[in-house]
This record gives sequence, C-alpha cells and structure tokens, in this order.
Amino acid sequence: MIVPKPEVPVDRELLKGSTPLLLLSLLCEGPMYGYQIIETVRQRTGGTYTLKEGALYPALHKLEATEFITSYWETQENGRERRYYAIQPAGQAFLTAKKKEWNQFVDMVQAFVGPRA
Amino acid sequence: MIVPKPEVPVDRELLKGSTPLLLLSLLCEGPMYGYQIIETVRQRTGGTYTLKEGALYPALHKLEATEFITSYWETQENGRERRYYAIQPAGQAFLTAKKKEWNQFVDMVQAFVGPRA
DNA sequence: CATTGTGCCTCGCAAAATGAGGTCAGTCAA
DNA sequence: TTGACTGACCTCATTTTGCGAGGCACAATG
Repeated sequence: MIVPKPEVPVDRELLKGSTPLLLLSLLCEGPMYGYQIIETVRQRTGGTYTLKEGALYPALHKLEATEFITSYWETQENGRERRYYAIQPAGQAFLTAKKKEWNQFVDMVQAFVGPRA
Repeated sequence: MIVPKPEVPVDRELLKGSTPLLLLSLLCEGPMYGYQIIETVRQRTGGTYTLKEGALYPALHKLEATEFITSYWETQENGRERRYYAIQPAGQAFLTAKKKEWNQFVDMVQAFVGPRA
C-alpha cells in the first residue's frame, strides 16, 4: 500500500517512538537489509519519509540486542555482502503488543483532536 | 469523549511531538489553566494519560513564545490566582496544519502496521 | 494545626531522531 | 586507470522532548 505524498511534511517529532513499530511490521513481511528498509519506506510513503540511517541502525541493533530480531550476513552473486534482519518469535509478540499500544495512542489523540475530517 | 482505559500503558515516546497538538486542540474549546489541563486530560483518557507538569509547562511556554497562545492571570473569588492560556489566531492556523499532519502521520504508520483490527 | 489539594514553576536526566560524517566495495564511462 | 557514483554498513554530537523529582505558596478540611 502506498500512501499519497502529503502536502505537509510530517513532523519528525511525531515519528518518535514509532520506529520500532515500523521496523517490526516491515520485517514481518520477511527479512530485509538496512538499505532495503530505507528504500522501501521511502517508496511506500511516496518519498516523504526517508528513514535516516542514524535512526535506523541504532534501532535495528537495539531490537537485535533484545532478541526481537536476528541478523545474518548474506553474500550476493557479485561477492558483496548484505546484512539481513529477520523478526523473531519474541519480536512477533512484541509487535502485537506495540500495535495495540499504537491503536490506543491514536484513539487517545483523536479524542482531543476530534475525529478525522 | 472519554477513551476507555487501555490495558497497556501508552509508550511515552509515542507522545513526543503530539503534545502541542493536544494542547492547542484543548485550548480550542476555550481558555484553560495548567492544572485544569492536566485534570481534563486525565479524566478524558480514563486516567491513563497524566500529562506531567514537566512536560506541560515548558510546552505551554514554548507555545506562548511563538505566539500561538497567550496567557493571563485571573484572580478567583477566594483570592487565589490562576494563569489561563488562550489560543490565538496564529495558533488556530497552526492547529489546522498540525491536524492535517497528524492524519497523514497516522495514515503513514497504518500503511505499515496494517489497518486497525 | 497538620494534612491534603490546588496551583505555579524549574532542573537534571534519559531516550530518540537528526545531520553530518566515515568506510569500503563494486560499476561504469571517459 | 582513474574518477564518480551508488550500494551498503556504521558512528558521533547535538537537539528535542518527556519524565521524575523537587520547590514554593496558599486554601480548605479534618
């Protein structure tokens, strides 16, 4: 699903805390490597949200440290290497919880901002 | 509108960036003073989200510095003072923009997380 | 008279994203 | 073969924000 490019750039501050959720959701679709994640997000958001490396890699490593995801290197035909990240069972569970949290958060804000126009 | 109390506490990080939106939305309903804002939020969220003073006042002051809101002291009958905050025209405009941004943000995340269960 | 509630505030800390930087390995054209 | 470009990984300092804890002052309640 591709989100239409918004006229207003999305405030970076809003993104805070949603990154692990995004990452786990993406990895739910299958293992991906860093660069690929960035590109995927960029494309699906119509170019608005470019996940920054400085945000991605630390987040990925943290997720790995808590064993929500694993990583492994894979060599391509041309000899170059990529580091793939894959979701783990614990990550699945965490994702489920995070999703619930996300929905509650949205409900909460919506209660003040008013329902969507 | 009152949001049912969530089982999972909402991650603080998610809140980041949404505070000005909340504040402006609330002040749209009329002038309020700090303590009242905290109480209102607490009640409307069923007690889950207690806006912290350490988050509220700095945010309020920042909003005032940018002239999105104004403040004025009002003396009650019992002689005590309250500082009321009121939204300004510039704040109204900003709020409109922020709301749009919020909706886009939600759409974006939803595009990855998948539609609500 | 002491405790609780109202009501304002500030400060130091921690978490997270940003922006900028760095490295190395292939590709491709001049 | 040199140089530019892209793919691909990463780190670091700075900024922003919320949190927790604290402080102050006064009123109402027991």
